[in-house]
Amino acid sequence: MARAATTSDVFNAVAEPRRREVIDLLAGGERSVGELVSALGTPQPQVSKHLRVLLEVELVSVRREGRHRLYRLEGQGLKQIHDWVGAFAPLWQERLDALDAVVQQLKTEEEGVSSDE
Amino acid sequence: MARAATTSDVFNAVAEPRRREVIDLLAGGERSVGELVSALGTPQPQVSKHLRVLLEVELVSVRREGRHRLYRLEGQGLKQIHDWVGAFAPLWQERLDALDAVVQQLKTEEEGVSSDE
DNA sequence: AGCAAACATTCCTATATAGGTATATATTGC
DNA sequence: GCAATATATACCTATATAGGAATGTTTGCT
Repeated sequence: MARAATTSDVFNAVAEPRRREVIDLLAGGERSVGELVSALGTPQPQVSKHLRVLLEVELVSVRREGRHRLYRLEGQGLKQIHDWVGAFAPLWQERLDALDAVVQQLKTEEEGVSSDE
Repeated sequence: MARAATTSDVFNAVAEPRRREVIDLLAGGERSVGELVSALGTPQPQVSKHLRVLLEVELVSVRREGRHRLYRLEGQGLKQIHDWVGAFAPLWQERLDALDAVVQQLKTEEEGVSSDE
């Protein structure tokens, strides 16, 4: 089998860089497809297709406003990712702490020796 | 073009459910391929291939221990995802707050009226 | 009704997998 | 060196896209 469908889950949906860009843009508020197209510099059909995927995993919602379609970011879907990845926070935190320790160590050594620059 | 390579970035790497499972297992500490294979119930070659992908995006590291290869989770790579998705936290937070407000509202109404139910 | 604007959808193509199966490589013990 | 264990890699196949181009479809205006 090939990779799982992008519409299967949120992780897959945001795996595509262009879609993350769309999400970034929508973070600023509702946007019409046309606005997204100009902002992204991507052909309109592609943008529409990415929006469709985001819509299917419910990362965005739409409403009509005259001839325009205003897409809106629905952040809750991202919470799932945040929760999963957040569980591992202690791991990189640990690393950062370890780095701090090393830096401190170097600093102390430097003060003590201060031989070569 | 098809989808971007899974080895291109961390987002793509974790888009695959099985790889997230591997990461979950490695959260418990170093594991050999064999241990992962039994835990996942997935054929060994597949597991090795998933590990290769995770290795290329540096989400894991390996060291040899006799005939075994012990894989270790390198959490820092996940920080990237956490940071990106974390920027949208206010959005679902907002929603939760809104929900709270609605619940409060209903509660108040219920107390005030207490007609049906 | 007729036309244009704003999007969505369809069709086609190239490609990157994910899984399955078989095989290669490395390490340990005898 | 040889067999066995533990992993990695190679090869093959089916499939889900992502992008490009063309065409539908809905809405607003006159």
